[in-house]
Amino acid sequence: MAITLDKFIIKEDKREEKKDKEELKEYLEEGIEESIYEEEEEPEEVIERTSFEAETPKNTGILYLLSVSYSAIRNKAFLKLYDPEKGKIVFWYDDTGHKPYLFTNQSIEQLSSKVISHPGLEKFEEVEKYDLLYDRKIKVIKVIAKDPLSIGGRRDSLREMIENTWEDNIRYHECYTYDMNLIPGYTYMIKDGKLIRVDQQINYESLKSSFKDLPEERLKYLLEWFPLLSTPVPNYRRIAIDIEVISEYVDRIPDPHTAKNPIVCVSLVSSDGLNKVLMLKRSDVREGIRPPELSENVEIEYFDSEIALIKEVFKYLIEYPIVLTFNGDGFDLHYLWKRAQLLGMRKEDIPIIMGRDIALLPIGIHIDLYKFFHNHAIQVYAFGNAYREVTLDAIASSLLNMKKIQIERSIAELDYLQLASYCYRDALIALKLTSENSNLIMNLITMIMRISRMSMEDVVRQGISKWIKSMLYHEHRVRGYLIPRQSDIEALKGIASTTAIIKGKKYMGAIVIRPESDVYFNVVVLDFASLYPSIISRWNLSYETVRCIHEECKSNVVPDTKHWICKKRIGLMSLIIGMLRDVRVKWFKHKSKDPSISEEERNWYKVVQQALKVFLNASYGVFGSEVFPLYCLPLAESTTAIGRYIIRETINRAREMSLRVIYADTDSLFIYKPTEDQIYQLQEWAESKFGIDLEVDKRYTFVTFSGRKKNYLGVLDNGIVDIKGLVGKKRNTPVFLKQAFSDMTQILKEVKTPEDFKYAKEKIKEIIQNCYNNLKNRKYTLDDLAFKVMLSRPPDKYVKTTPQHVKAARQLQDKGKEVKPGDIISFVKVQGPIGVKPVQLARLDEIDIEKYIGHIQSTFDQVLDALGIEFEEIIGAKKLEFFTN
DNA sequence: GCGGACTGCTTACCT
DNA sequence: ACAGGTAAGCAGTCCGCG
Repeated sequence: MAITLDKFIIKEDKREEKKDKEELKEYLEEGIEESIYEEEEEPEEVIERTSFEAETPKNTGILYLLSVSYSAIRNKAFLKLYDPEKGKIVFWYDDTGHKPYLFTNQSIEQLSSKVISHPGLEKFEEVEKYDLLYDRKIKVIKVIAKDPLSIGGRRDSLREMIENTWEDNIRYHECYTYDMNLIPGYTYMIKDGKLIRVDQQINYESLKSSFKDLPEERLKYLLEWFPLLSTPVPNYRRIAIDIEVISEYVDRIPDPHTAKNPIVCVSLVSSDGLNKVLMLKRSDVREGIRPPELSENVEIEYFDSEIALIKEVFKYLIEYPIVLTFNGDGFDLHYLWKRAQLLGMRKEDIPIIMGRDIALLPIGIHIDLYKFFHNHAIQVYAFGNAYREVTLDAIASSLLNMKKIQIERSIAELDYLQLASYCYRDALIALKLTSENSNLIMNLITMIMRISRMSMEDVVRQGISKWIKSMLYHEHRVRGYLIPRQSDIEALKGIASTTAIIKGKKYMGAIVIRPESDVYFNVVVLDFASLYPSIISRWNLSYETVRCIHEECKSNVVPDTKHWICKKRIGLMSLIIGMLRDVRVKWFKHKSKDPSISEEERNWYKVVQQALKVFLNASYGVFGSEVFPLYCLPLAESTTAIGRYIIRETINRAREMSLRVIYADTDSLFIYKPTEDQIYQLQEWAESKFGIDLEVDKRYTFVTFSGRKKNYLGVLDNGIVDIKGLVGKKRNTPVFLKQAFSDMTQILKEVKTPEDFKYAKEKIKEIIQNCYNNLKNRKYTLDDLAFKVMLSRPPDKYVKTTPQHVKAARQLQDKGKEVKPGDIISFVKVQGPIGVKPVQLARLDEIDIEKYIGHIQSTFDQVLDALGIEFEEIIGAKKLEFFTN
């Protein structure tokens, strides 16, 4: 049945109707209340027990699925869907009687004797599953439970009592998502109380022509995914919240576990024009003068009591479908939750569901941007390392070019308008972070939800390995494949067959060719487009195809290893990763650069392209990580081994063509002065031999190598200075060095011919000499001289050695300042036995000048080496002079 | 008891 | 809590030295 509505096709979801419908359960057994946390390493399943509910309409327009949850009160799964017309959440409760379950290979007799009296047991069912590892159908028993905690999460859960279980550690709301083939972030409707998936009309003919080289099976799979990557994302109605609390200490965040001090200010900024600051009236505070940062449209509302203020905030938490905070899990919502209780509210009347480190909402979705920006994959692949420190200020300045408002005094000492302006800015930044670039972040989150099949609150809190896990689990479930246990894969596939170059690593990685120290004009960089995903796709790599069980495949060996690859089946990982790669490269990346479409449209393609890139970039790495449930060393190892083979063969081929390969790293080759024809020939050769595109990545006017790997500086044909790995560019290098280094790159930027170097060299010598003189004459400030190093753990957790930044951090602690992991410690090198001091405690006259001269040398040597200049030759004479002083 | 050679630890980077 | 490979600087240890 298909009804056409506008440009959408609507069709019935192909979910099977369950025969025996469970009656709605009003009450759960007692005693669960306190044991809602899983003991496992898995993030706890937060079980909702509040009485807040959204509407459950029988008929709706287009809705976007934001989240799949489990209601403990009704003991069933339910969906939170976003209605873009009303800007509200609606609920839809499961109508199939779906129940949590696990699989086991125990017989029903064995099971009966063990668990038949378990109060949470519903029934046993024999089902057929496909065992990918052994390439055969198997019969297993599905043990169905009455509620999620009876499967796992308690000491006496079924999974603790049954041996040989599978799929027993999937959280119930995820299990439900996969089984119902739900796509979070995607479009649905409710019709006569039924949930219906809504697909966008796709022009399949034009698509097929873009992918005409693809084998049938791969193309079919790609077309299934296409609508989900092409459907637009709504402009979500959302509100950002930030709270301020009185605090005794200037440098310490109030503790939400005790929530001793009052909440005095809350700002609310929404996508639909709300700009409000709620302020607690206090007798000793003056109104003050409205600062220019606090624009006239910001409404300030005063409250006589704190609880009245909090209750007003709660109205917005219920009202809005999406609530944004920066560290709301760890602070804002946690504090509100605790504080409301201290002021007499009952837990079940508070519209916040508090887990251990996570704050959820009963109706809407809470996005903690701190957690999202903390995600390494997002930091690196989506934002290209644009922000270094995960603080609101650092992120806002790099992504929005906007700063937090600086306050000199503690919260308690500010007047009303100063406080309002400070608090308002933080909420404004949070909202703007999600609206920038046509709602880039919200679009990205939604695309990641669709690809990973994860709910919004999970996507923003979990990392790339969880996203990929979820995507793959879904693919297993829809195909009827049993999800193997990590131990099943390891037992069958064994361990690695290569030795890593780095001590402590599990297998060998990529090749890096050491460059000769020199300056090279006219260099072209070729690189293999997404090499590892392409290898996984082209070589049919998957955990079941690497070292498969078929005797006849053993001849199909992976170069450099003892592994072989299946010739009989398409590998599941190969299929999925290959599809993501193809659709990204051949469609979205292409479209994001298409000048014939609008910028708005290009931006959309860019987002999809970025989301796919995040998955692809991590798709090989997860298989080499023990934390990944489908961990498979031979798979990761085969990927890098084939990568080494490809780059080695390509270098050899280039040399046969009399090309000079001056440097190579993993998937890239730097070629000296090739002709266009030579480039073309090499590309053709590589593409026909390996089936992987070899693209021109960059063209350098010149590039200087210091002789070190992963360490060079060049000027591109578009005039941009491209610096990799040099000390002068690292974030922990003192500002005075970075500045001098940057001055040097400005000189190099102007170099067009080898002759220009004469002049450039003289200028560079001058820069270095100036830098040296300024240092010697103590012209630099302490901030200029500071090294800024991130603390990765609490200072007392460094037991093997005490690095300098830890020494500095401990000095700060002694002075009563709080330091924690993630903080960046600024310190200078001083004379004396300890050798370092935090900038806050140091004096300019105790700086260890000799140490800093060493740093000038090592920073500039990385470039001087290539130019054939000796550092001593620049400052040699000066150095003597210095000593005689 | 002291200093250079060496290894290991830590951070930040590259692909 | 995606991988391995590399640079740099310092901390700590070992060993030889009549």
